[in-house]
Amino acid sequence: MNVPSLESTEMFQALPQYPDHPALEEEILAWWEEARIFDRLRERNRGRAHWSFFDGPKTANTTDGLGVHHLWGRTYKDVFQRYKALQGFDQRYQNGFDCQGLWVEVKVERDLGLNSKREIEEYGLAAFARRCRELVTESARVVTRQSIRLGQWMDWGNDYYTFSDTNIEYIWRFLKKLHERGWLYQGHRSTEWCPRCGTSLSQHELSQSDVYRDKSDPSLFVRFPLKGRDRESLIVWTTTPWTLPANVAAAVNPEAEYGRQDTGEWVAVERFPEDTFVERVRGSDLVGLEYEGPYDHLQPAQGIVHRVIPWDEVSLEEGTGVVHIAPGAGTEDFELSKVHDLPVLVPVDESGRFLPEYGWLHGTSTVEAADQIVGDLRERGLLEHAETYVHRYPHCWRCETPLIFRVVDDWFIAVDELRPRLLEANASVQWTPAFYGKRMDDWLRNLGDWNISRKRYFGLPLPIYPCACGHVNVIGSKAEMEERATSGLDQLEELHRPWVDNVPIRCESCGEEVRRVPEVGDVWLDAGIVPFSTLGWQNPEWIPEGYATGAAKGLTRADLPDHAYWEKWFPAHWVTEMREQIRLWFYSLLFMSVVLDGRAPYQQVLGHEDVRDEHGHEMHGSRGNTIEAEEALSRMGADVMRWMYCEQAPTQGVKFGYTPAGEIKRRLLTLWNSAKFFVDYANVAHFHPQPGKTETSQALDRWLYARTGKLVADMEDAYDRFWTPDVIRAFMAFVDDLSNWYIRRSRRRFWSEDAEALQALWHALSRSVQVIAPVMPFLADHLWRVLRTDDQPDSVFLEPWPERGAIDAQLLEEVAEVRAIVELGRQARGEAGLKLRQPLRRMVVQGAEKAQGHAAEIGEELRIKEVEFGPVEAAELRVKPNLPLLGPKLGKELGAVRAALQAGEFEQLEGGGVRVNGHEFGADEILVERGAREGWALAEADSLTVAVTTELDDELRKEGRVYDLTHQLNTMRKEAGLALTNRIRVVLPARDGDLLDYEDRIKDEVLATEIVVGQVEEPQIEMV
RNA sequence: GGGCGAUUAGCUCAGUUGGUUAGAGCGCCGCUCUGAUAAGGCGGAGGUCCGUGGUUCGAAUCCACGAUCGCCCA
Repeated sequence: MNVPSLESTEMFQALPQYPDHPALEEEILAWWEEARIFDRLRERNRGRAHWSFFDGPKTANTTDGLGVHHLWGRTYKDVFQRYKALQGFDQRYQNGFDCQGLWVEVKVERDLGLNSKREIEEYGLAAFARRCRELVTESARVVTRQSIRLGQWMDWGNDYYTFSDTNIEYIWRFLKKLHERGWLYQGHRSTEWCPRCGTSLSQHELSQSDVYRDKSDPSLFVRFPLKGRDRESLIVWTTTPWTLPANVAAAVNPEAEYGRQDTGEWVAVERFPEDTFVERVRGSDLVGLEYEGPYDHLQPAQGIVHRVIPWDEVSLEEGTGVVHIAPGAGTEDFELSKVHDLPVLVPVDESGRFLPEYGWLHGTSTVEAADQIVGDLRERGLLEHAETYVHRYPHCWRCETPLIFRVVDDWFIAVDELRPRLLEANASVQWTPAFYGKRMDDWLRNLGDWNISRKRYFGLPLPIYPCACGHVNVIGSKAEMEERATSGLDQLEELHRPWVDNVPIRCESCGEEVRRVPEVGDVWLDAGIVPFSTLGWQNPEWIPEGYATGAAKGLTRADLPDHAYWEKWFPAHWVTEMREQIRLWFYSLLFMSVVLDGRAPYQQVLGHEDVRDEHGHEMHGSRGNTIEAEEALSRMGADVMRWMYCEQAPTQGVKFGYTPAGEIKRRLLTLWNSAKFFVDYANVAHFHPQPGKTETSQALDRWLYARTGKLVADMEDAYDRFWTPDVIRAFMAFVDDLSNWYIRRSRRRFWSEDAEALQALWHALSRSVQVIAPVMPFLADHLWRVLRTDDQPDSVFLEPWPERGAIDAQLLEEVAEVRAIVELGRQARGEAGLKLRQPLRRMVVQGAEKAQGHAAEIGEELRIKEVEFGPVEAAELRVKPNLPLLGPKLGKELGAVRAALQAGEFEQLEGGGVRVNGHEFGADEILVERGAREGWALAEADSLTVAVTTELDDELRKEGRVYDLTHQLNTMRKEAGLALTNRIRVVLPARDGDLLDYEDRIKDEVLATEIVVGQVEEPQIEMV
């Protein structure tokens, strides 16, 4: 059909056949900006009941833009903020950027071509810090632009940047408080260490995905000759040759049996069941034996007595049952050194290269040393056997370098005393999905002390100043620093290295000058403090732009609010991030909040899995299946992407791609077509909607109003549970009802410009657009602008969330039953091979209790003249027990009754019941199925049975031909390209002359002015 | 090794407190309706609901054990 053009008298702007999502979205974006829609929404909600959401900071370390995996979370954030805004809640909308720490440093190092800490220091820490800030600035710009394109409404320009002096000061306060409680300490322990980054990694950095990867290492069986035992030796197994020079002991399982082979080699018997042994002893009998260390000739090992120690954990699953112990190069080894008072040799420096005292190994890396050590052992006859071994091994999450273990001094937060409080706080949180809450519990229960120090440059400077007198000074603010500084304040540009290092302070215990430790802090301190630093916790006075300090100055205009503000907005009602944040941001938030305030910082959490490609594979650059946000936004549009994210349950990865996007676009067409249908007919009818009007004389309209009310209720319910798959389901179910029931049933009313029908449809469409707006803000606002009246707000987001209204549940059930009957009617017709164009005489419906008032509707829908409700007469009866009733009643006897019923061994009673096996059952206790009699077709489902007559008489046949003819003529109209309003003249062949009995009806159906019989073989039409 | 999830149609997934014939979307085949629809409707093919055992009148659903996959921890 032709699209009516918008004339001056027409109310609604015509819609094209298909939406162009990306184009439409660009228009809406520009208009939102120009008409200040978001500002007006915030103004409207200001001062109303508030809803608090904290945004997890996006690391601002790349200028390549976002990937589609970032946009799932951003979509959730926007969907629920928009939903709450529609409901009138006042919100903050503060976006955040994570700006310092290894993520940023490593990217800058790469950009600058630096490859070690020495090169960074040569480059200069001040210049390096400036480059970090530049990267953050540019990265934030790109992220902001793309987020806006996604439709994310945030308070852009007032973002928080974690490298702000204010943020840093709040962490200082936190650390000072820990120190006062005695929970901050310096630990000397073995930790995972990245030799490239030159720093240790914390437990939660190791918990990131991609850390454990398959790695191929040498697998060595090395001979440790026993002292005082001629030609006897221990055989140890190791996959880290570089640790052998640090060997100080060998551990055996005291309970296991060890055997000496005729070669003099001692191993666990269980490991070598095929071998023969000349002597067998228990592991405990070996304990105390001394052996020659593999590198006793190097200086560090000289004078060390190597001996055999017992260790219950020695595995008999792999190796030889004798474990080489190097306390300076392994965590468990280090713990054993404390128990057995073993010396600790740390063989490599912070870049993983051997120290000078290791002679010929000096300067080689752990990797290079491996080959040399293998060769050396072989030469000296100490290598029993060598092969290659593939195992899971931790790698640095940023630079992918295999980690080593080093014993170093780091700063830790003791968690044992806090653990019960953390668990208690987590118990108050409502997690979606619920099992993520268990994950957090699990993490909290197994948590080791938090290593917060990093031996790096551009990060949170730890405010720790240990003094030679033994006192550890921890300062809690910049003011305190200024007060206690002995010099250097004039050069303090911001609270970062190098500037902050040049401000020594006076020791509060002895008065001597002390300097800051060189370490910076874990990035999760930066992110975890956000609910305190951005909300003005304990800040006496509101400071305009008070958050925009230090490195953040000029990047944001965020204020530092006062404590009353914090009281209002803390804790968050809701936060959402990806699953891995349980052990990262969700954890650091919880931790810092429990320390400072004793409460959980959030009440509800929504977590989600990761984004996959459309085949379910992880997106990887190397696989070539990644999709950049920019490309997806411009090719499929933001609404389609948002829909894709929302449709998927958060417990499973979203399968993202252009194939599912195409499917979504097609499904969205039903809504679009419904709106287009309305617009076309409303314009023809010069219809003017009346917002709020729901009175009507028609039952079908009343049904639509009720159905629309239920839509609002269903959507609210799903949004309130933060479960977007149900949002999508509820919406699609409604659109289906609207299009395939209401509009289809009402077509003739629209042709006749029925204002009640137009009003009902307008109401339903407006409501649909309102309730789906959080998910698809662009399409929703586009349609809203087409549908709205002049008295309504210009954006759907300025229209208050709709009331559900009174929902006529009974009517909804009635129509649901009508639709079930119609479906069965079609099925029965189909079985009898009677197409819908052929009218039928009679239909009987049994088992319908609610649909009885809708007989005419059913008849019309199925083109059946008489619709009766009552018992279906049947050729045969099949009776089944109604299980929910008879199951509990009969128990074990049910089987026998069921069998008897199936065999037909029953007697029918008055009122529809039966007698079987001596029991009498009422009509409600059994289910009856019927076989069709001659001349009837039958279909049934659940308790409904529908029977239609299959016999045709002349009148029915003739009517069938009228429908065929109408169909044929309309097809011809369509093929001739006639418009909706064109009138035609029809010439029929002589054989169809009898159909003129229905002349008026045909004229009406095909918009004919005249029908005549002429000398033609087939019907013909011409425009008049 | 421990914990948490998952396993249902060719694909992607639903499946309420245990109940009769396990569903939807997409894809495939046939039919059909249509003056919004590139759509819709009906029917069909396609399921050992991962397996085994148990509880129960009755299990995709509850329990136990096992398998496979994923995530986390060790």
